[in-house]
Amino acid sequence: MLELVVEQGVHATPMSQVAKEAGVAVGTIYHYFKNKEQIIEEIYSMICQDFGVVLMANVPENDVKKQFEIMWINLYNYFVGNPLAFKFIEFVGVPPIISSEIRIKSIPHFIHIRDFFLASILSKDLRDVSLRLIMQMSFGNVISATRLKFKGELEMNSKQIADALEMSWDCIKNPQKH
Amino acid sequence: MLELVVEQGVHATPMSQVAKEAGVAVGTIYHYFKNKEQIIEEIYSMICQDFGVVLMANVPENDVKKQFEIMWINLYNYFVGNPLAFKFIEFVGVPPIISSEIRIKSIPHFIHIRDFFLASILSKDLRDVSLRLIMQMSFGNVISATRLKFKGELEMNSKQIADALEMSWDCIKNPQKH
Amino acid sequence: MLELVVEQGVHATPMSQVAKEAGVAVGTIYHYFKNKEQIIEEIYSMICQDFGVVLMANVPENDVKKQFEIMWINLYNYFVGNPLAFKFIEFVGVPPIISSEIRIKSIPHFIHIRDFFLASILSKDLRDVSLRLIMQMSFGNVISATRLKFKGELEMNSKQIADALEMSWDCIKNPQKH
Amino acid sequence: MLELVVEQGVHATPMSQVAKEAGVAVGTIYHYFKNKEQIIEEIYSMICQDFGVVLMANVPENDVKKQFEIMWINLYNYFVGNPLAFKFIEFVGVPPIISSEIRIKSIPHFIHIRDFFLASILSKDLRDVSLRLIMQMSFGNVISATRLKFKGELEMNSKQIADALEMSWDCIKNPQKH
DNA sequence: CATGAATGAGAATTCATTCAT
DNA sequence: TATGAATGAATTCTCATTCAT
Repeated sequence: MLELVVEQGVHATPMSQVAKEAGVAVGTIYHYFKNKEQIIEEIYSMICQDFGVVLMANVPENDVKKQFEIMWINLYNYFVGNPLAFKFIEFVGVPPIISSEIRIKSIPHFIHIRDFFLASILSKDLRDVSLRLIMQMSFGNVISATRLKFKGELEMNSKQIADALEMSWDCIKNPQKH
Repeated sequence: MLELVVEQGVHATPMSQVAKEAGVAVGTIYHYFKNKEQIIEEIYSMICQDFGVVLMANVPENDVKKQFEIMWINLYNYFVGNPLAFKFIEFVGVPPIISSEIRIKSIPHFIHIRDFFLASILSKDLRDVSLRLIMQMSFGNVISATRLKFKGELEMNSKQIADALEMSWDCIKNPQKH
Repeated sequence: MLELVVEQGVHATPMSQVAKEAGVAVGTIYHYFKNKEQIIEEIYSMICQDFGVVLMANVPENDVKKQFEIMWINLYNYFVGNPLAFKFIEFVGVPPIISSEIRIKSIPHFIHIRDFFLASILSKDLRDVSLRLIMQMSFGNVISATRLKFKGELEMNSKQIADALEMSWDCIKNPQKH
Repeated sequence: MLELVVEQGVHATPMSQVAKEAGVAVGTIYHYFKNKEQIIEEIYSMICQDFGVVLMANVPENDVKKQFEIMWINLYNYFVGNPLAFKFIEFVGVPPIISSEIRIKSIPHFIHIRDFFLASILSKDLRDVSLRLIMQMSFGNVISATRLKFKGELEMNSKQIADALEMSWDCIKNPQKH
């Protein structure tokens, strides 16, 4: 796959190199993708779809805290196991590279995640604040933890992961209830 | 200033356009900067220096929570007041565009901020977790809040800002003490 | 048929488009034609053959002026009825696209036309000038008339056609005899 | 100069070759021309301007036939002396290569020529037919003569030139008056 | 016979950088 | 010190042609 884009940045990765890495001729790529932009968008969409599936894996029922923890760990593990996906989201999945149009097309993948947060706010398990705020903060916290690991600033052993997870939970939990 | 870079992305901004915008000839730019990379680095360093100064403005003494809140708001306001700086940090201040070498050169600017977090951990006001973790989470939370505002997903009125700030504080505060 | 070539120019028409228009696969085309050049040459030859047949249709005997007029009108009508053929001759049937070799191969088609002009010169009905000169001028005059119509500069009603025809005849007739 | 375009056809002439022939780097060309199309248009405009100037050179007053002869010979000599210009007009100065927009911009160059023909029609020296028809036929006849010379089909000695010129004149002259 | 995926040389164009003025 | 014309390597993308199925 196109780890090149992630390794070097979109603009620094010529199609010729992409082709060589993929073991095909440049022309071949243009049979399957209209242009370079479309390749990037395709990757972006694939990763977003992964998110939707991966996050909800093995999520238990009923216990909101437990659910959140599993989701958090799921995403963290996905990033750690797919560093390219992480870097892609960090470096590429950002305007002006990705058009808002393609961004919107990815929303359906996140529908279950959205539902979880919305229901948990209504059940008073999570803070009574904007849904978007809770989601962005939660996502941002996983990103932060992953970034520390990848930048080599922190080993992210099980203690540190537990710390990060607890911080994230305290960040969004309803302090009145828990 | 080089809002061009922010508006269009580094690679999409030719030096000729930078020169025209600056009202000088391309050649002139090369008297003051070794190459394009250095210009980007210079901007990056300037913004980092701003951080160091801006964050510590009007920070009171003694009350850790109050101190954190002022710093948080300072950074948030800086970003809102300097959207270019925010976007630059988001889009550009990221490997592989910025070398880790130049990143390290910016550390001294953050020394006071680092001191604050370190002291607060030691005084048990903040959680007993890695310094880097606390700093990254805090920074990430301000970024998250700012991102919501700039993407237009949230208005970020005073209630929402207060929410975000409270979440950030609960994220890092020592739950035993507070 | 390959109106594509006429509509867009030879070099601007990829084989893939030719194939799609023809409803076959690219590979199929290469069963019947050696290469792109040969397709162009084949079309050129077809049109030249048309010329030979069309021009001599309904040409009466004995009266040279009448003969010329019918031939002139025949060619003009052919062009008007087959705009693609006209445009092809104008845009494509021109070096360096068509090799002189293929041009020579088309000469036999024009043998009857040649005979008419030659005989008419000898009979003093036409000017005592070079055969080639008379033929080229006559052909050129039909082209000029057709061009005016296609460029929309002239409606080419019957009066205008009659004018053009009379001019062409006065151009080549033997002024001593007529 | 860009004889290359003429020698090989527009599409068959890569910019790299144009640059090498001109003794400059490819990039340099793009300082002076926006793109390849503009170079072609520039040449086209230059040649059209030449036409306007060259044709009217040494044209005497009062005698229409003499005037026409001089203009005819002027154009013929220009083509013979500038084979590239001739070939360019033949191969390139034709849609779909030249846009009608650029064609229209060249009309002013032909204003004096137009005036001559118009006045001569009104004075009954030329046939009472459409101005455009007379102009196109005249132009076409010079083209025909030049084509014969360049294709090597005719030597075009002074006798043959005189023949062609006489034919052209009989083509457009008012038979009632002359 | 028919297909169309694969090829890769080659095209137009861009742009960071240099250097004579 | 300031200029900006000149450079040419590098980039994206096209398309005539081939060949395994």
